[in-house]
Amino acid sequence: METPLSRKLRNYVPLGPVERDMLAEALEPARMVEPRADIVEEGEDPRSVNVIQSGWACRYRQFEDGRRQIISLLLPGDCCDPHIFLLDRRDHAIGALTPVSIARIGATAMAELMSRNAALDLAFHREALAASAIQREWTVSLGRRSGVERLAHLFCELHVRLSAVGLADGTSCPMPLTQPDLADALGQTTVHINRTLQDVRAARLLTLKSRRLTLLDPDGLRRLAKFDPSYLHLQASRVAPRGLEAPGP
Amino acid sequence: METPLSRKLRNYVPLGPVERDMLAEALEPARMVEPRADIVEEGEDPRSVNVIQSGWACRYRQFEDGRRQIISLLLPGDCCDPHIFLLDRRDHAIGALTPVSIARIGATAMAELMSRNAALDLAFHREALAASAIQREWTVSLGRRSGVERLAHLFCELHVRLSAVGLADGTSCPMPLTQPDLADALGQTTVHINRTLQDVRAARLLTLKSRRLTLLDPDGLRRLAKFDPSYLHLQASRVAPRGLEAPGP
DNA sequence: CGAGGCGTTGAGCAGAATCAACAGGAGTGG
DNA sequence: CCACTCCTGTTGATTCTGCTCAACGCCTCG
Repeated sequence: METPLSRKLRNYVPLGPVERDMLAEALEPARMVEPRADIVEEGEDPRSVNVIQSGWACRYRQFEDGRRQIISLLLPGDCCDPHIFLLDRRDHAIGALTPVSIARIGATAMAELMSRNAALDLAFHREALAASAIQREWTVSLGRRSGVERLAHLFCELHVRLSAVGLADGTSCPMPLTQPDLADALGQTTVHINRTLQDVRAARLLTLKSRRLTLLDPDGLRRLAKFDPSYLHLQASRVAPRGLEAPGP
Repeated sequence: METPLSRKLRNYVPLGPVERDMLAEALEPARMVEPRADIVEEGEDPRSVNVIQSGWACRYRQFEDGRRQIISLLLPGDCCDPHIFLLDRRDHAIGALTPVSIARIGATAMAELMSRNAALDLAFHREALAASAIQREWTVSLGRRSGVERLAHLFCELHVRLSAVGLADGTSCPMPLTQPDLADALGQTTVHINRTLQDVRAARLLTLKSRRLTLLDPDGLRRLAKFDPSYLHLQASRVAPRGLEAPGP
């Protein structure tokens, strides 16, 4: 059975029906989480893995004074390891941004998957590498990219990541993030995000309405963002670094 | 034999002389790297690991227009995996900030270490978890901490990390970073770093001279930075969250 | 002795925050 | 069904944090 997870892992390693079935069997039935609710609960086995089947979530950190920073965005096919609880205190939380459907791979099932199938083992390792590459890229964005560049870069990243799980077509994808969400992800205020959005819209680079993002000028947007998809380690971006995705059927 | 690496890993898992010796044997003889030179070379086996024996290095990303962002700082005992080369293009480089002594653990030695000794396996896994926790914390700093807070937080982090490898005493530690380095790590300009430094000095929180940092008011600094050492997952910070380090002998 | 990197200072500017207000839409309860 | 509330998106005015440009002293090192 094809799930967002297997779909994504196939970008790192070719997976046959055998591997896909092993994955599907390991996944426990999904549960739903409401927007704004936290996903990972204290006391979970830290070696198990939560996989997003649908919906968007985020790792975030909230200060007492109200400031919030979104540390990373979790899309369908992404894993949120509850490693957070490996030791004493959790340093961040994972929350749903939209209604989210979560499936779990238990600790033992996960261990068996990795030990019994080399391809899956490799795929999960590359997945983890890609996740840290994304985190590093966020560091670069927050540190050295300007407001417009940051916004443009995030949209480029999300479009490619969604493409990798079949949730985007050539130039558009869902964009459930509100402006407050974008602000907390990009380290700015909603007011400023709003104005930056108006700028990129005025530059005819993209449209964003009814929770859908359309790239009007993908190359222009990438140039502006200094976006180089190779850090995502996806097959698609290696095969065709220019025209990112083949047009949908 | 005790190395910065074994010293650090002991913070995650108790290691006996057996494990320490296994580690020491796996380490190939060290090589020196000059400041400003890059450490990891193209073509290295991505599964091997470079361990810093002495000196400071950093992951960084440089744009064509000159902007540089330091993505993370690597201290003695830290591992810099050349995973960077797992796929096509490298997304960042690793460079020496001071003279650096590097030892390598070959790919096969590393694999044997992990498979033959459960404690070491666990220790390396926790090390990796701690590294990503640090990366997340940098995301939070760059996104939502003000100039002073960022600077204060970085100093707190570095002091604790250096303590974990025995390179700091109760209130002071080496600080080879120049103001341009600090600027590139914290996403600001050297001019502004300079002024922020003057502020924290004026507030009698710390002194910084001849490449040495002294925390005059550690608690005040931590409060200012909203620094909670638990994310570093170090034993010391769990045992004594208040008075971070026991005074040296 | 010259060169280059580092640290420091000043003046002026700009990107982003803050404060405030309001319109539109979705959901809720009377 | 309507009034109400809350959240999102938008705009304006003002403030401030941090950047740019520029200059200079200092130190190290060749």
